[in-house]
This record gives sequence, C-alpha cells and structure tokens, in this order.
Amino acid sequence: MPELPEVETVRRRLEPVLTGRRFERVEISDPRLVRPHEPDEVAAELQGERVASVERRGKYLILRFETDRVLLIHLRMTGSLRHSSAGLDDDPHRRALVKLDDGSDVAYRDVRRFGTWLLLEPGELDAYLAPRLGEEPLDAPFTAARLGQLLARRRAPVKAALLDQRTLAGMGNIYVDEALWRAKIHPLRPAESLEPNELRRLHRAVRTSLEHGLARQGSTLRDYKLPDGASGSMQHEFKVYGRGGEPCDRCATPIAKIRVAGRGTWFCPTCQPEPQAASSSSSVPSRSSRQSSV
DNA sequence: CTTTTTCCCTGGACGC
DNA sequence: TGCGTCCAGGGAAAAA
Repeated sequence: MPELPEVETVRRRLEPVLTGRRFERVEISDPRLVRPHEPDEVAAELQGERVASVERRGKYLILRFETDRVLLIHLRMTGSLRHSSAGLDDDPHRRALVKLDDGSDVAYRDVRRFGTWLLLEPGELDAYLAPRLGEEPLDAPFTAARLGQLLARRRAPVKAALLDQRTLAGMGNIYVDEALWRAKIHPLRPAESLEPNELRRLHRAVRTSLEHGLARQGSTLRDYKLPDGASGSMQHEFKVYGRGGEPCDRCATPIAKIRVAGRGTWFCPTCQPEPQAASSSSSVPSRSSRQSSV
C-alpha cells in the first residue's frame, strides 16, 4: 500500500514527464474517484490545464497547474499511476485516463477503488491539508524533541499515534512496524510513556525505515507499481512486516503478530519488550519521562 | 477533547 | 471445481 516512500517515488518519476504538459483530454470512468462531484464535470474542468509542478505532502500527490488550481491525488490502498508514450494495454481496473499534449498517456488504476481525486481552486490546498497532516518525517523540523511533543499526553498505543497522519504525514502500516522494530519499541507502548532515549531511537528509526524504502523505490506487495510499470523492491527487506513466525534478524525469536488500531501488527517479542501491565499509577510513569530538550 | 469502531471496496488465500 | 469466509488497510465518519 502506498506510503511516503511509494508516493514520493511516484512523484519523482512523474515530475519530469508531467511538468509543462497540458491535459489534452481527460476521462474519468469511475464516479467514485471524484465523489461527490460529477465525473464528467471534473474531467471538463481538468481539460486544458497545464502542469506547473508535481509535489507531495504525506501520502498525497499534488499536481499544481499554472492556473494555481491543484489536483490532489490519494492512492489509498491500491491506486497507481502509469505513464506511457507508446500506448497502454486494456485494464479493467482503470478509473481515469489523461491524454497529454505530447501524445503520451497517464492512466489511473485502482482495484479496490478507495483512491480519490480532488480538484481544488487556488488557495484551497493549505486549508485542506493543514488539519489533516502533521510533520513531514524526512524534513528538518522533524526532530526527536518534536516527536516527543507530538506524542506527549497521548495515551493511545505508539503504533496508533504514528499511524495518525496528524502526527507524522506519510507513515503507514508497513513503515510504522519497521520503525518500531528498529527502535526496539513495542507497538502497544502508550505514546506518552516513551523515554527521551526511546524518542531518539524512534526518530532515527522512522527516518531510516523511510529512507530504505525510498532507496528501493518502495515496496510492491501486489498493486503498487512505478509509473513505468516497474516494481519496488523494499518488500524483500522487511524486518517484521508480514513475517509472522520467521526469525527476527537480530535475535532469531519468531516474529509475532497482533492487532493494534485495527491493523495487523508484527514485532519481535524479545527485541520489543512488552509494556508494563497497566496498573493504578500508569498514567504518570515518572518525572524523568517528561522530555524537555532532547 | 481523545480514542475506538465501522464502513467503504475487491480479489487472493484458505477450508471444505 | 466451486462456494463461503476471512483478510488486507487509509481515512472519513460515527460512536464511545
């Protein structure tokens, strides 16, 4: 499923082929893609727009037009974009098709139809994204201290807090599990309970996990593909995700699977020790756990 | 306010 | 082989 490394990979590949190109013709074949708007109306609005830039924020792909309108694309679970100058094969899961002014095509495919296209007028983007998205985990403002602030006074499991896009924009089920394994933190630990040294480890681990994914063009489990149809290769390097029963790379303990925040969650029971059973004094662990300047 | 649950979708895996 | 059931999960919305 496309998370930050996958969406950023798509962005990097689309940027050179889309920038400066005009949307010659647009077909939206699945009304759900643009709901509650009418597909034909959205397609008509997009026709004639010329791409000024291809950006990303969290898991959103942002096509900014020269008119300052924006097409906000979210791939959700199974969305993918394909670009070709040599025609495209038929695809029963195609939900939209854009013909560019250089004769090439961009096709949007989405088996499970969770993905969305939203056309925003100039100035509407920030108001849309601001309440939904937190820190970009690969950008400079994201520090261990900032992570501490974001997790402070949050009793939810750290895994749930990291999946919340208002904490870190772009983390998903795969990279959260991978980061928690790297940081040696149990997914059920209350977010507010992390000690400063754990926050430093987690900060480091989030970045390392995302950078590894980015370096391998993301992970292709089934549906995610690069715009030229190639697959990512990060799926071969998962430490825990989807590896229940296999030995931990660090200690050989079989990887365990539980359910956290409604998501399949894999971790090493030895490297990522169980949080203390919640007792009467669990809400305020100690003075020392309050971070000040990490 | 925070946190949890439900829902949307389809196809692949699995049991019988 | 064919059917029924479960599972995968991002994020909006509803419920707690």
